[in-house]
Amino acid sequence: MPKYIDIYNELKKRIVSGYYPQNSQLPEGKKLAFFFDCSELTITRALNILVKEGFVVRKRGLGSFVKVPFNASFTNHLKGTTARCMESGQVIETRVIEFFALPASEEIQEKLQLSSDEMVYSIMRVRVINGIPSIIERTYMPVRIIPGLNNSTVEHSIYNYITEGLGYNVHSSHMIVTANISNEQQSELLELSVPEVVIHVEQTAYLDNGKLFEYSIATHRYNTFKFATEFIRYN
Amino acid sequence: MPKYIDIYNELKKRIVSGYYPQNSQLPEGKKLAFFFDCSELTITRALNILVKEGFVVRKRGLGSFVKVPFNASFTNHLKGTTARCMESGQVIETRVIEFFALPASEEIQEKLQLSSDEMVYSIMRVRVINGIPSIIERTYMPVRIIPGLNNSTVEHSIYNYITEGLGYNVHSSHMIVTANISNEQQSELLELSVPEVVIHVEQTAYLDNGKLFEYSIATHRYNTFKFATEFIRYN
DNA sequence: GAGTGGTCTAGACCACTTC
DNA sequence: AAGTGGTCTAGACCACTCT
Repeated sequence: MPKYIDIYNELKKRIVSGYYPQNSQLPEGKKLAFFFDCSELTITRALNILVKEGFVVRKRGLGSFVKVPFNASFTNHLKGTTARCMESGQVIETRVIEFFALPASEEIQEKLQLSSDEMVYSIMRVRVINGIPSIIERTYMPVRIIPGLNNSTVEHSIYNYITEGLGYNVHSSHMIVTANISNEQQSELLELSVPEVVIHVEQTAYLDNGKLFEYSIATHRYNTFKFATEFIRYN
Repeated sequence: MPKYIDIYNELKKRIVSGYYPQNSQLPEGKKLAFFFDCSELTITRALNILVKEGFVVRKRGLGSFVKVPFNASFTNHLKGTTARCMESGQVIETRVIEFFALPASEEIQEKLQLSSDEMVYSIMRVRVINGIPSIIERTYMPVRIIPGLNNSTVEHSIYNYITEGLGYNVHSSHMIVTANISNEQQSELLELSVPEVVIHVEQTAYLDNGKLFEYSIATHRYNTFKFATEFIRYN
């Protein structure tokens, strides 16, 4: 574990515990470097993470200050649906509608940036949350990149298999949220008696080795849909 | 302009121009440092931005590689609605429904983390995009933090006034996206003949001096709604 | 002018990957 | 063993804010 991560964790602990109260000024960089027995740059790196997370503001000429933390819960979209639901204490059940591997269609080839003739898993699942069929997930993954998927992993958590089973890390994901009226199949799977507005979350996701490993479309019931995110300026 | 930003811009230019082709390996850190006449750390900082933006992958023991860029357009949610629409070539017109300052209600005090007795602007606008009333924006801002708003700024772009007029920078924003059925007022303002599903984007935004300056709820017609975002793991 | 962060350097050491 | 990134240091200089 790098030293700047340890320092980041320690400083974060001090902020959330109230040891450094809200709006208080942190010790200057030199002092922190002395306390933690490290260079100022290492302190800067630790504080930069806290700045990105919104716990701290640093202003040149002024100092570093504890910011009032965000009221919204941090939503980690780099985890899968299963982990996200369980963290918020919901009961999730998965119905596997389709699960097989086939040669990628042209559309999927393009979305997953595959050259040609590659096999992809085609997975369709309905996620039942607290007894309500809430999400239809259509997932495509290249067999070459995510080998060894089986019925049991698909029934539970694919993300868990990728991180625990294969030892990969998810680096980033890109999402587009849109809405329209459910078609017949969607209405049936979500158990809607009449066509209704549904929310689509289209996603592509990358591993930290740079490989695009997932293209998915999640179709949500509008009334159980909630999506939180934050944007922070860098550079 | 810091040197690492110049180098970042130059490297990005080389990637998008194809000078460094997709999947090619970049020169190693030492070589780049020599070419750009700087230290390796400065190269690392420049490359780190490109990694965050998804243009480059660096792997210890292997090297730095050009990644296939994301197909989705980068959506900058730290700009206002006006700038976002204009960048995508749409025609935007603003109808100001309400604009006044008043003492903050308890709810707004809490959302904007105000102590007591503070004045806030209460602004309600309808954004007409390409001739269709598409978004209702309810905006609250503390008068103390954003002084001098007037009818003309509210009719055009508040964000433009904040950055150009007041010289502030927006540091971060937090959004929650949900959906439900439009109420009577919303139906009227969006010119919906019957109640329909609408998408709500609830936002709080911070300036780079750490001040919370905006709480807003934007209510979108579902069929013109599109929201793109990306998540990248840090640390 | 004093206090504070932001950037930058030159070099060191370590961790990881491939051969 | 060779090649590559990731982390870290000690110190320098500059930019910004307040008095």
